[in-house]
Amino acid sequence: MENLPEHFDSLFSVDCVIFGFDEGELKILLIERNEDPFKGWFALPGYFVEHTEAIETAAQRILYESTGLKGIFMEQFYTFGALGRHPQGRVITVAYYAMIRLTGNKEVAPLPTAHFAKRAVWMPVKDMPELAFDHSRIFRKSFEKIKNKISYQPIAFELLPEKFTLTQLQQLYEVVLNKKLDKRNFRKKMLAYDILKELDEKQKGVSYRAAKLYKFDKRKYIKNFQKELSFTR
Amino acid sequence: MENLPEHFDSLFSVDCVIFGFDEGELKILLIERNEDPFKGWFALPGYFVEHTEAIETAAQRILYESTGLKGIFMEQFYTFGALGRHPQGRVITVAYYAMIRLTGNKEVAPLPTAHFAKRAVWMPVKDMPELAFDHSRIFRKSFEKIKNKISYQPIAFELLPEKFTLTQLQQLYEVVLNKKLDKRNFRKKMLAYDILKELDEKQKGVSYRAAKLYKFDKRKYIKNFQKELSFTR
DNA sequence: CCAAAAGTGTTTGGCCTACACCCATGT
DNA sequence: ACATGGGTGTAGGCCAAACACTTTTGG
Repeated sequence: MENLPEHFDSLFSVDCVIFGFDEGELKILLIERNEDPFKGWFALPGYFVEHTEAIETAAQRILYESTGLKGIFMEQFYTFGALGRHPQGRVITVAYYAMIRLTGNKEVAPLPTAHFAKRAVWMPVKDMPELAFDHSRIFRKSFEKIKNKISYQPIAFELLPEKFTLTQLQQLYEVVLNKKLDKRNFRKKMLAYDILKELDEKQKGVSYRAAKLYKFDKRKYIKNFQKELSFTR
Repeated sequence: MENLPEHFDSLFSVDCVIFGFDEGELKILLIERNEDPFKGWFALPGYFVEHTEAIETAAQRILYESTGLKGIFMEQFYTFGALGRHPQGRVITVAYYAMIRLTGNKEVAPLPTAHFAKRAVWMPVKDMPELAFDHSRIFRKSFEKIKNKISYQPIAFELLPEKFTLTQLQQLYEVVLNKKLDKRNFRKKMLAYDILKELDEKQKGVSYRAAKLYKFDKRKYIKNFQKELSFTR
């Protein structure tokens, strides 16, 4: 507990795993630390929670400082408090994940307010290096959670652009679940749920047959399913 | 932050939801507080985490002090840190649940070491009063978790006696899922998983046809399923 | 012999799986 | 015309759901 900033006696922090999907790849937002410990390492965006700040509020603040986005749904998924996880003392961290729409503009991130970061990058999950602290472990746990959750909750749509093709949707499932899905079966099933709105619009700028665009129809979803359904199998 | 014990500046605690199943009822272990705030109210067993203590260790300690049991698997399920949740200041609490075998001896609980408790009771879930702090909310969240988990992980067996009848097993599922299940389908499915060992032994002391006893066969379970299966539908 | 719960099969419909070819578009 | 992905249907197997009566035992 030697030389930590004054927040330190609050002893707990928030770390955020912020997922994005772009160019067929699942990515997460990492910052490069410009402070010791782990200066120069990549880490999850995270920081200390203030004494008078709710944990959720802190998570929203970190998200905002990292991406400029507000009001994104974040889900708490685990709290990490092993004794040795912070080299300078006891820090317990509450971990959240969020899913955000990159929609081609990769420039969601980071605002200069994110003083804890030298820079931020959208790192493809498949290329991730070892992260600072126990952040690799935190990431793995978040990934298990979304893998599980995407199968029965409509979280995929939070990652896709508002208008998307069925192939994009399928690619996202394939990346998260790490397996190939059958195109015909996937479409049949997804359309059978009746939660998508087919648009009178097609993909543009592709050098092959343009695909129809769809929107997630939240009203239909709520109507058809109180709570649960199974998106793959 | 006026007059709390010296632990208070550690600012975080552990609360445990300890489930048991007895006489066809799901119960949880509650303590009656003998300290302010909420003196005389029922609450979940919980206490402050020491500075040099891992969170899991604290959870195990609380479980031990509340029940005399050691080495029971506990799962962390959520962290509660709303600003107003503790009337005397900021306390963040990490919540765990555990499932224990009551096996007719309801006297699991509490040891005198549980200084924070005046007494402890196994309270049927259906009779629960409003609890101290935000503990009712914590309980509800734990219940959602086990309801979900019991459907695809073999946690039911942790609650039952080592030797149990299929009817007991079914009753447990019915209580947790809060719905009736079909006897024939339930048995067919459960036996088809091939994770139970049929014993050469029958129920005793009942005034009707005695049922066969079964054991959960962990070896078969691990062999047949790496990780997942679905126990009901 | 009565009360109470144990134990037992079959049918039906729906869903998941596997599988391959033609179509539309841009270059 | 060719390359690229878009878009489509069917058959078989398996699983889940619905459903009611006979058996065993203790009192």
